[in-house]
Amino acid sequence: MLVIDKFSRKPIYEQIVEGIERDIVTGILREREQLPSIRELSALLGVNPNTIQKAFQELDRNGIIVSGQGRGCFVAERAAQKIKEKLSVKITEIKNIASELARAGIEEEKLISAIRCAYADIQK
Amino acid sequence: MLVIDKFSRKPIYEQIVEGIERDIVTGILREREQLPSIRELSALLGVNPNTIQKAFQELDRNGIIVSGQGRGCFVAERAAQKIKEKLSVKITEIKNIASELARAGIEEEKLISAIRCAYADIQK
DNA sequence: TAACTGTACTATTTGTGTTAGTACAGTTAT
DNA sequence: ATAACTGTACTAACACAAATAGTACAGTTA
Repeated sequence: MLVIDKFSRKPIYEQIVEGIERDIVTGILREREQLPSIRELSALLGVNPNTIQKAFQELDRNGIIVSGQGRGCFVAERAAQKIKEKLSVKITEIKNIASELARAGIEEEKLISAIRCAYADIQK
Repeated sequence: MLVIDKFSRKPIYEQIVEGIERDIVTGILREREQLPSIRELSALLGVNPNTIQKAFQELDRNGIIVSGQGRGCFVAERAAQKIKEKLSVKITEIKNIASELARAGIEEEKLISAIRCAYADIQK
């Protein structure tokens, strides 16, 4: 489940966004399922409610969740697919690091095997 | 040569560190070669001298450069090799992103080809 | 109606990066 | 010895963003 690293360079609200998106993609959270309320999640994670709210706002804005005043927040339909489309930017991220390592003289095969290794770990 | 992006999330001093390390690894800066002075580089990049100093301190602490009061800063011996060793953490970084994408259902081949593409771009 | 939801504010605190300025100490060349 | 350059070590101030704290309001549900 969602874990927050308070010392990461990544802002907490961003970690929450990514954590929830990951839970949706991996099926831990299903479409139409209700999320914990802002206050509830705030207490659970030991984070200020406003920080949770900021994360939920972003998820709502991107159509990943649907939030209704008084009703609660729910995973949107086709949320997983929307997230996957968004993930293509991460591929660019990998490309950038790879370029850096390429310039630094790291062998291409070393990266390839790192990728295969990561996939192998998941597939079990 | 070194270019600074003032709007990056990455701090300027960190960009300088990475930029100099890249120049060392690519051979633009050679071992024992003298770097521009702090004040000189400060004027060149339009950054505060303290910011340059912070970058140089880190490079010095890591044994990438050797700085002597009154003498100047020089690329350390075996600097390129030390940097390469340090770069192995970036491979872990790639692995982490790959795991994330794997869980998200992105095909393994998509990442592999991204890596190959990055290397192809460099090799020209 | 009561108890829950999300929403919308303002104010404050905190941390970090950056800038600014000054002073000091060692090296080098003249 | 002197001048002009080096790096080093401070303190202070500023800017910005993230995070916290607190309050109030509005809609939903049982």
